[in-house]
Amino acid sequence: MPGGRPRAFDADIALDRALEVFWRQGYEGTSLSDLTAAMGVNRPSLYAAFGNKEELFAKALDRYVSGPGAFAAEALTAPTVREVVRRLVEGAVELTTGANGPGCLSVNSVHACGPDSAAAREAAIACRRAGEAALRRRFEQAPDLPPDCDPTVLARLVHTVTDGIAVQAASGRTREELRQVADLALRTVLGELKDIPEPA
Amino acid sequence: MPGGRPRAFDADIALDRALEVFWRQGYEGTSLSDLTAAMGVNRPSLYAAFGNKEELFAKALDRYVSGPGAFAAEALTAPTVREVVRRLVEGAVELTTGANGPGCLSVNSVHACGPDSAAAREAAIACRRAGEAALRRRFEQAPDLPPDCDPTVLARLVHTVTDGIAVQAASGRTREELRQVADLALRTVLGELKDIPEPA
DNA sequence: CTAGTTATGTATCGAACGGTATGAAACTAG
DNA sequence: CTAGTTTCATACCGTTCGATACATAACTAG
Repeated sequence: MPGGRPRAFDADIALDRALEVFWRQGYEGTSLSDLTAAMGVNRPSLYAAFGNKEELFAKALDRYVSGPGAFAAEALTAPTVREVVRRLVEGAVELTTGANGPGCLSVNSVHACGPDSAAAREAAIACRRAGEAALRRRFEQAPDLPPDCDPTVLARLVHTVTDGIAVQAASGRTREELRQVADLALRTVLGELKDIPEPA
Repeated sequence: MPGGRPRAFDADIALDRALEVFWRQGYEGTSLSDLTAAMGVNRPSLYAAFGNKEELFAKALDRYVSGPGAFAAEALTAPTVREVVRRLVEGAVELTTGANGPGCLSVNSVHACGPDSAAAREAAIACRRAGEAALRRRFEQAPDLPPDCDPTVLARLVHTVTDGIAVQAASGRTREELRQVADLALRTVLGELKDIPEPA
């Protein structure tokens, strides 16, 4: 009995287009007309496939985390704390100065603080907290941390630096400029760790 | 021949109210109705006194820099590089976790990246570049920098850390949590400077 | 007093907002 | 073929957006 008229668009591709628009223009700065134009999907089809603007944003954010932002989860598998941090900071530079950018979708969306953007902002905050918690757990079980270094605070500091890189990228800093910043950050932030040998 | 009906509101107080709203809700998230309600000013009076929404924002941003953000300029007068950085980072924590916040108006506004927010975003970027340039000049004429430390890159790194603090505050981190982050940042970022004595 | 000037309050402008009703089109099952 | 189901395309919903026209009120200069 089922069947029905087939879709005239690929939902995954359309979601990627929506992600690009949200990334470039922010949640509040993106209208449904912007989305339908970029996705090549009519308005009722968009609502049927993705719910509403809030739900579409949440799905785009998921895709962001598992796509362009996947380096962050992968960085946690590095063997040493130093390497984890290096991959995160350098990955943040590459991500936020890439072709889609500039900036980071989740950092952007934290600043969608208007009255109609609460859901989007909280989705971004939740996604950020999850990432930071994963980093903290990675540090907690690391044998190569100095005993006086609180893994929770270190995770927050690393996250703070990558957040700052995203802001700098959104402000127009180039990839080369931010690579210099990342290098200096790694030399200094990791200064306290540099004499800790890699674990067995 | 002049004269005319006197104002029923204080323009400076109204501008402070506008600043509060922009700070809390962002440029894109703030409507003229929000502004007139908070400022206690009718719409035509607002336009007569402040131009339009973009110009009002620019004036609010100026007031932000010379008011709540004045600590940043004052920090540059500290006698040592270490103290300059310490005041900037700790000041960023206090500013972005204050009663008006959370967050930083200029960092927020960089992420107003919709099509109708170009003027506001560029005003924020210009204000950020000016601040960073002042910090760079402060470092360039500092005798207490290691010779291998580029003052331009150090200024960008410090700015990156304060930006990150603002993002963290906007994400809900408390003042106490961010003070811990600031402490760790100062111990690590300034680790390379710690053996440099204060200048004569 | 009157003339001139500026601000105020109301009521609205056209455009764009997020979201939908409606009916035709395109498919599958029988 | 027909019946049932799903999507598509158009046109539209009420609301809100930033920005103004207009008439009145409150002041100063003469």
